[in-house]
This record gives sequence, structure tokens and C-alpha cells, in this order.
Amino acid sequence: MNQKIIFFGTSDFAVPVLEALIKNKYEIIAVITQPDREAGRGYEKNISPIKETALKYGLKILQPEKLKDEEFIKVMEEISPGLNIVCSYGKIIPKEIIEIPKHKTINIHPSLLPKYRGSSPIQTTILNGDKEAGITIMLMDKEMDHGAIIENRKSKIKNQNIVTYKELSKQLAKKSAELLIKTLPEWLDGKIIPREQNHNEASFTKIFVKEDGKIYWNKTSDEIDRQTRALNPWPGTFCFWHNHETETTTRLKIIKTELPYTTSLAMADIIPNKQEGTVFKTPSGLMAIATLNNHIIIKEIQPEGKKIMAGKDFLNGYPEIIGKILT
RNA sequence: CGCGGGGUAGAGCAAUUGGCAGCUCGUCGGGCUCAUAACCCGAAGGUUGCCGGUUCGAGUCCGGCCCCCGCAA
Repeated sequence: MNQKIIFFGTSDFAVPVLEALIKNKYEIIAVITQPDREAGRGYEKNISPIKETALKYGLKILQPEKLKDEEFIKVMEEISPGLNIVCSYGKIIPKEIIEIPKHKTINIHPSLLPKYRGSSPIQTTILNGDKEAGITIMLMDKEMDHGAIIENRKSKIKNQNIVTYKELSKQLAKKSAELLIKTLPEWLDGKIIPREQNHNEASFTKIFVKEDGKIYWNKTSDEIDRQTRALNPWPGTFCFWHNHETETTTRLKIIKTELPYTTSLAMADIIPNKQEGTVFKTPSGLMAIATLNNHIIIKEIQPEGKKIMAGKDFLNGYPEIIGKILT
């Protein structure tokens, strides 16, 4: 079962999967990851988590700008992989490359396909408050997350009502690695017949943009809480504090929230109705903001230019914000 | 050289024209209380990021360096 594998991946989610392959002695003949991007302050070059991993294990790394490039396709053909594995790579893989390996090109997707096709299934799972998540190993075809299913697995979400994107992503990445290792031998032996997805039931997830992180306080506490859990660190959740005295507007990133009834202090926190977006201190000293139906506790917040701090600390340093309305 | 904010007590922030470095929270001790995260009294805790300069005197002014962060990508 000596199969040469090319691994396509970019983000954190793919790291445990790649590492599982390495640990199980699969022969990774190349790792394809997105080119280093100039990003961050001063536009420094950033390398992907998968590139870091590949460097750590001394694997061959390729970072083509365009996959659908004759030169690159030629290189792929020369390498002659037995199997391509794609996991959180972030680019469309052209048909020419999908069709090279004898054992095809398979993709790991963190949802129960055909549910949640597209780029943000994990975030969408949290935003929708789903009780269950899942992972699917599928055959790639020319449409996004559309190929036949090789294997899938439901996954109960740990701490479903408080789980964050990072945590759920980690959970599912681990499960993905396990399922792949379990499935791979049978797949390579040709014992699995992929089954077509039920395309009528397909649903799609969107690519999130900055604006999706804007918090509108006229939503319910629950909606806002799910938003902060799903959209951090990217695109981040935020709102604005316009200070009328200094005529300045400060961007506030809302890092972590908590619903009032999940705290052990709930009984003590009896809050009169306030206008949505109003900042106040609970009787127990926590930072809270009024919402459509109730209020929400701000556990962690980050004013622009500052580090992440506890909501309580923020109120200590900026007492004038109490009673103000955020937008 | 992409734009911008910041470094002061354990934490978050103040400090007027350069003039004894403070506030809130936390910590420790004591008190009140059926009880408490509430209230009262008290205490500890600082070489103001680093180096140099100006000055009778620098957190504050000048020069250099280090570090943290937001935007944008």
C-alpha cells in the first residue's frame, strides 16, 4: 500500500490531518499550500500553518499562484501522485489536477454534506445554533463540495451552547484526521464505492466579510452571542463607541460574550429595561450591554490600539462609558 | 519604507503651563453582617519600557532604541 500522496492545505484546520498522515507513515511527496502573502503591519510575509508544518517535517512544498497553469500541471504529472488529499486549501482545484492520481482526489469537509457546502461550514454551524456537526470525506469534482461521498460521520458538539469557532474547528479537525486514517486503507484498496450526494438537499455557506462582524444590539442576546462565538477571530465582531464629549469614535472588538442565564450570578443580576446598546455594570460588577430581549455579558473586549481585556477591567479604566449607547 | 493608537502599582486608566505620581478594581489585614461578589476602617504594592540629552527640577520637552495593539491586506 505504498501510495504517494500530494496534500493540498492551507489553514489550521488541515494541520492535524496532515500530521496524522505523517504519523501513520503515509508517503507525502509534496504539500501544496497557498503562496506567502504580504499581510499584517508593515506588510510582512506570512506563511500558512500548513507550510509551517511541512517545513517542520521537511516535506517538499509547492506554492503555485495559479493551479491551472500548464507548467504546474506538468510538474504534477511528473510527480505522479497515487492520491490527492485536499483539506482546507482555499482554492479551486482544476479538473486537470483532480484527474491525475489513480485513486482520485479526495476532500475533507467539516459538515455533513450536502449540508453546508462552501467555505464556512463551521461558522455556520455555530451561527445556526446546531446541536450536531459532522465531517465528510468526498470525491472532488468540478463543483464546490459536490462530489460523491466516501465516508462521513456525525459529531456531537462539545459544550454546544458555548463553543467557539476555534474550539469547534479543533474538535472537527481531530475527528477528520481520525476518520481519514480509518478510511484511507479501504479507499486505497478499492473497497469503497462512493455514493452520490442528494443534491436537492444541498445548502450553501457564505464567505464572511468584515461587515458580517458588525454587532447590531437590536438583535437578541442569543443571536449576538452566537455571532461572537462563530466569527472570532475572523472577521471579528465589533461595534463603535461614539464619545460626544471628545467627538471621537472608538472601535470596540467584542471578543467574548456570555448569556446572563449561563452565569452563576444570574439571580443577582436583575436588570431594568434599557435602550438597546446601552452599557452598564451589573450588580456583580460585570460589563453588560442591553440587547433586544435582555442583555449580554461582555467577558472580553478590545478597544482599538489596546490589548484584549476583561470587560470588568475595561469598565474600570473607562467609567465614562457607563450609560452610553454603542452602535 | 501602507495608515494609526499605546507602554505609569497585579489589572484597567488619570496626572493642568515641566513642580510631592493619583483613581477604580484586585491583593493582604481588621470591622459590620444570618450571609455576601455589598458596606466601613487600614496596609502593602512604582527606578513612569530602555539609553542618552535639555533643566534647579522630566511621566511630561528633544534624540535614539525595544516592545504591544487597531486598520488595511
